Amino acid sequence: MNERLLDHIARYVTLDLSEQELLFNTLILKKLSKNQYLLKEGDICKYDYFVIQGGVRQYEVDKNGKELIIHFGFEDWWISDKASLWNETPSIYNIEALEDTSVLQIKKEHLEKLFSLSPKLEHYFHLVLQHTFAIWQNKILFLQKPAEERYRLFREMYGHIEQRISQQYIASYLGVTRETLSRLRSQLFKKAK
Amino acid sequence: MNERLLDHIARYVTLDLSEQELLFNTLILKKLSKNQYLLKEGDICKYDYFVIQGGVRQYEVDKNGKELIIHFGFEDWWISDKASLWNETPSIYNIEALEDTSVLQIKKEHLEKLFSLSPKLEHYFHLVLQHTFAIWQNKILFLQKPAEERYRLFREMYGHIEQRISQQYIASYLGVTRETLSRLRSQLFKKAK
DNA sequence: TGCAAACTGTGACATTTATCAAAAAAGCTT
DNA sequence: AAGCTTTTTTGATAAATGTCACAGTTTGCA
Repeated sequence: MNERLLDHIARYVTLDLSEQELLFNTLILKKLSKNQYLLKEGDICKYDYFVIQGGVRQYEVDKNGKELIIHFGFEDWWISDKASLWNETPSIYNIEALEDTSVLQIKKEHLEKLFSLSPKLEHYFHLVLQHTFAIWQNKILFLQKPAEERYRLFREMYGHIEQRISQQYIASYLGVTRETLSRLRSQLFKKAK
Repeated sequence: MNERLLDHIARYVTLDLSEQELLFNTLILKKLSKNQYLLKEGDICKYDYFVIQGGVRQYEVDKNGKELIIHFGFEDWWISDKASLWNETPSIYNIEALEDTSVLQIKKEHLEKLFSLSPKLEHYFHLVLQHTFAIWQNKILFLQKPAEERYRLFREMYGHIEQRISQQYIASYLGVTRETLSRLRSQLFKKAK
């Protein structure tokens, strides 16, 4: 069950057994069924979550009631509202399961304690954040491209999970309406023939 | 001259004198005049830069030759192409001085060595990255809002440096043309009266 | 298996933003 | 201060995307 996280860590650092124990003593397995929430708008995000199985979406509801998805989290992703977690401020985001999902959760305070006890563990989380940051840096560029290109790029990066996400959510992630995405798709598939 | 960085570090961690030395032995002061480059597209980014004075812009040139600014860096910001720096891949970005600018540069290898020697220094860089990440997370949301709101939000966050940046660059950062920004401004100021 | 609910596709039209061209304003340099 | 360069503004028009309404499709559940 924790294999998945151990494998992920092993990509970045090599932990002693004592460090593995330290970490796994603080982790709690949490199971969500589809449409359950990990985080609701207004709450302070207290945990960082590692997705073992399943997937979630992170979205804001804007003042017109429209949902804006800023991120998906599937297997092997750490997910949380980093701003809320680190600054202990109420979150503007919701994190909701797209399917039945299992995550490992770790409390912020435990995380900080781990960092002070094990530089290697902090190094792991630092490296993961670097990696995530590089991806988000790209996403900022991505959002400035025309809609068709955004969809193409999305498929390049996330083609393997595209079928697990409904189109309306993909549209929201791309920053277009579902109607626009639907039209983009029919154009694209017409061309492809 | 290094006061600025020491103050910045002191906001996050308390370094020993030996750690201060360790760090400052690896830093090099670099002066740029307006329009000089810190990084050019195609190069591998080898340094992380801390802006002591002045400001820079980080932008991509897209396949139509249009410049897309993804970020500004002014005093007290660490700037670099994180993706290129960490993965050692050619950068797609240019980083150019907006005015005469002084930065402290640190080589990637030195940074890594510092991390292995001083967990506290790694903790500082980790915290700075967390802080930056939280801001970029917001920017993803920001780019999905209508142009007028983007400009308002920009002024809320960066009002204090707005006058140091030409409008065409602000427009590019907002993801609109300069003509559109010009029209947004005239509307906004008309209303304000 | 069948029916309701949720999701997706399509058409007509509205709105936002881009593009192109040119004038006006601001900034630099001598 | 005059003249050159760069930036900003303005107008006319085009392109991209959104909105609303509704029909077709899929999905899940009783």
